[in-house]
Amino acid sequence: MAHDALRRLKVVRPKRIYEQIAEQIETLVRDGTFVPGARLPAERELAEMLGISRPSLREALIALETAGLIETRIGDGTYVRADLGGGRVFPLSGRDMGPGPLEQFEARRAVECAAAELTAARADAEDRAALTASLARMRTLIAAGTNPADEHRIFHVRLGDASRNGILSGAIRELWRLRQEPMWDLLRRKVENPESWHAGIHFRSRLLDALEARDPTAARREMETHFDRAGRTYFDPKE
Amino acid sequence: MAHDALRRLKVVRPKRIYEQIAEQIETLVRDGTFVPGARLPAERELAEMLGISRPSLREALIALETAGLIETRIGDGTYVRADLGGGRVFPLSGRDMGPGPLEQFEARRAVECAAAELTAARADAEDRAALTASLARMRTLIAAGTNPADEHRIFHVRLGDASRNGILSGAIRELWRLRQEPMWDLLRRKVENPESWHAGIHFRSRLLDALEARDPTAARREMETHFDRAGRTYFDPKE
DNA sequence: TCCTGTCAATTGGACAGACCAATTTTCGCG
DNA sequence: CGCGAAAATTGGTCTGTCCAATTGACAGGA
Repeated sequence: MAHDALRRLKVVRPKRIYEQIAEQIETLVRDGTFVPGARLPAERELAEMLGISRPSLREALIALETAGLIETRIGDGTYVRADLGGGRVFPLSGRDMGPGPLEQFEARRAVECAAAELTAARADAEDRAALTASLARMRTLIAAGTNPADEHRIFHVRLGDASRNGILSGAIRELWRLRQEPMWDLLRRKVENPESWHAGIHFRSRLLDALEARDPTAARREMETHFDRAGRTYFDPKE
Repeated sequence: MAHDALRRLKVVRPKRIYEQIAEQIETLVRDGTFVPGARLPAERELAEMLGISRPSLREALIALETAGLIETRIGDGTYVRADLGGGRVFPLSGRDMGPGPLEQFEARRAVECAAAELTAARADAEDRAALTASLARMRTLIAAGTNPADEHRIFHVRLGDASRNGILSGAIRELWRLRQEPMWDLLRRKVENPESWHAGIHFRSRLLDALEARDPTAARREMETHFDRAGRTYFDPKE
């Protein structure tokens, strides 16, 4: 069938002139035709060279200025910004990046700590049984030397569901899904090991105790401690 | 000598119209006046509303588009991009029934307390000035006997933005948008009055003090106290 | 000679009006 | 009731014009 081919179709977005021009100029800057600090031709001149009107050229220049590539000085001219340090990439294209790992982490800390507090007060026997079972599976996986990451997700999502708050549980589910994306695999692989898996078991065991005791404060405290420790491990520049 | 004063001189950069307009529209988007997915007025209309020419407005729109805030569809209109920040992480819509007020409240408590903590550590002078200005507007509104609910939203959304966490700030924006819906008006009307408005001023003033002092712990504590008090007012069955 | 104020040229900033093209909406026909 | 053509709406682009800021040449005075 042709279904496979059809699936590859992309939505055609009519390229507006200003985008084409901006890309052209970006290329010229990248390949060194326009050196940082250099002055571009005057707007009227450049527009004629490119065969477009001055407003369209201006729109392209505005886009490039917003992207941080160029700089215009009234009454003087348009210049390629000189402070384009080598590593700086221009966000003109491919700017659809999701939230970074730190943002995800901070958000998860916020919602999971709150969810733990609520869950301690609201979880029923079934919830507790499911969490206990998940913890047991984790132990089995670790004993077999397997990474329990997937079971971690199940545990925390179930914990969120038990909070009986659809917003928080939905957010937790979504944040863990983001966390599973391959992009952050490398970051995790650096700090995760069988030892950290065992520490995770201890933490979740204590958390479960707090739930059994129906102690919201203790549950939140356990979760906060967990995130504080994880945060130091992942994001502290000490090592 | 006047050397000390001279040292404070800043290079004046004439703000071009498109920059001013872009900033205006950006604040309208960020404080929730223009909801993600919403359609902006037509270019001709918007230009007239702002008292500028269409080319200038178009330059502002192109800047916002380059910045990834809006999206234009030829022959249709200009739309606020729907995939901003935590709009996807906190799935509030698409369910048969929206989340109830208690769910909203618990979620807001979670994200706003976390955001306050981060903001205390990350807010810059501009953020603090904006929050101070918002608080001043609140005082004016209350003095005139007007309900400051809209300014409340602006204050808290700005506070969230200053946390520099797109997920949290997006969630706060969404949750406050939800709160503004007419469905919960009655609930609020029962417990809100000029006296509670004044209490809100005091709370936000103390919160601002914590931000000025760059004290994350104090900022979080103020926010938690606020939510605890509001929670008792709204949801306690005592009365 | 050197400084200084002035004036003209250059350049970007902004506006008005018009026309084209894509999209959506409306409405009449089958 | 469904469907296709016409009309209205909306963004895309162009032409032309005028204004404001900057620059640089130039003449005049210390």
